[in-house]
Amino acid sequence: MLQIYNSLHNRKEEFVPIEPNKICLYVCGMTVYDYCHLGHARVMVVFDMVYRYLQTAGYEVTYVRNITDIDDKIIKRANENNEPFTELTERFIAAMHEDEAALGILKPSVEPRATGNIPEMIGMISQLIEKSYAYVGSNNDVYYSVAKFEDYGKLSGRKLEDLRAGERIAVDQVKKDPLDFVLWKAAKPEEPAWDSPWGRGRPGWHIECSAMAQKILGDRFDIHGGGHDLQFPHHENEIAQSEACIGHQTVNYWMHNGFIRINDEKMSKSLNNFSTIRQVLEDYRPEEVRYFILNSHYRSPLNYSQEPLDAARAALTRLYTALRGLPVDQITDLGNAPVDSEQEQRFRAAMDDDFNTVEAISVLFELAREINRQRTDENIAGAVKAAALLKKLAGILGLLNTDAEAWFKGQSHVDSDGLSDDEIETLIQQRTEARTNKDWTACDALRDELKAKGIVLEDGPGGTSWRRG
RNA sequence: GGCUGGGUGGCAGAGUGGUUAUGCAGCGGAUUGCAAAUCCGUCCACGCCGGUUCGAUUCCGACCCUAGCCUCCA
Repeated sequence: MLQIYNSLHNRKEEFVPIEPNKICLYVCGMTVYDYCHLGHARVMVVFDMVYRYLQTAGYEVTYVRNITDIDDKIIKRANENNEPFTELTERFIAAMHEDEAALGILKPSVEPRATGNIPEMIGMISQLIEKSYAYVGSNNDVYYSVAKFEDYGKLSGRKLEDLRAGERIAVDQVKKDPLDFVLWKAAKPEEPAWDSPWGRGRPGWHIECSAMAQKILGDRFDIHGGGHDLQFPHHENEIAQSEACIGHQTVNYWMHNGFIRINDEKMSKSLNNFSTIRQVLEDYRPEEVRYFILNSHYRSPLNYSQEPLDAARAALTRLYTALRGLPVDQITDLGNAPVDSEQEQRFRAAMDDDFNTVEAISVLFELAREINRQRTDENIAGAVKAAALLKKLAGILGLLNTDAEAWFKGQSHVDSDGLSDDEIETLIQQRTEARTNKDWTACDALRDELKAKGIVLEDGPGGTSWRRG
């Protein structure tokens, strides 16, 4: 039985889909004015994991992740670059797709763009005005009247008076209430704009998600996710908009993933420590980043530094070592995995418990040990069986998708002085001859030479294998 | 100030009212020409003070420390 921590009630709740065996999932995607950073990577990986797991749990999942391709930051950046905003957004959407592909993120079912759904947004704003939840300001901006929505604050656990007590809200003469937020922004000359009943302008950020979610998923859907910081005000405002417009609760479960810190500091512009996905991928392999993210609970804060990434590499090396040398076609044939095994049950129980990937991963290591044991006992059939299960379960997390041999021989961040596979094989061949002659001095010299270039040798009963470590 | 979380062994990081997390690192053993890898065994733990309990790291309360949000932010 799947349990999900619902941010709406701050507790784990049994998950009951609206329609049996079907799940509609909406996740707030990124605003495309720059390269994706590690925080985006976490959202991508976490909800990719959720998407994959729900599918293997037997659900038909419609996964919507939007792209915000019009907003103030985009306009500002496009102006700085002196280019049309669409050129800017197209470039970073392409970059985002590259990053996703690198990290092994499955494509969402639908990836709507804000600019492709302006009529729906205008329609929703019109309804909100009709129902008196919104008003047109003297500057032709349209605002949502927060005080009109009784439940305002229910997601973030805030009361209006508490929010008003905060001194950080800018005073604005046009708004009736400083907490009111913009639904439609009148365009200044030269700004990208769309026609609307209130003049030319563009939608506010919050209405984008409300409108796109309703358009694609309907008046009520199962899960809405996003980064923790979006809980307030973004998701709070979405609730205010959607529920005021539709007239009832629209989202059953809210999921928020925790933040990533960099060397124990908040990622921020002022600290200039924004690590983009592509920067990180210069030093680490995508699967290492994925493991790093999945090896802590999605709601916990996660600190990015060298050690946990190195640990991720070591952990994956252990898992791949278990798979190495086993017949690839047999272990990738999931039909060889035992059905309804005790390990799979524990794996799924962990995942059912609010996506406890960390505990699920521990099952992976138990399987690795099992494989190694069987292999020591020369029970290859048993090892294959366990390996097929390991592949299957790891696959649910999007891990161990590489062929083991390719993993070990692939480039790592350690500079291997550019030795080619053939050069390495040749040196190993020389060493094997020395070994046969029991010329241990020559033997060890060759091994040391390779080690200095980042190549680790392992002598086994079937000969010498190597890896770039 | 308001609202959420969190404090676990050398590090990372789960979890549990009484019994093994897991990975890396350490120690002992097996294996190996020596290593590496692997297997077996093993050390190291639950912020502080009270309470509930036969028994609490796990539940409750206070305290200390810490993170996030309250402004754009994944």
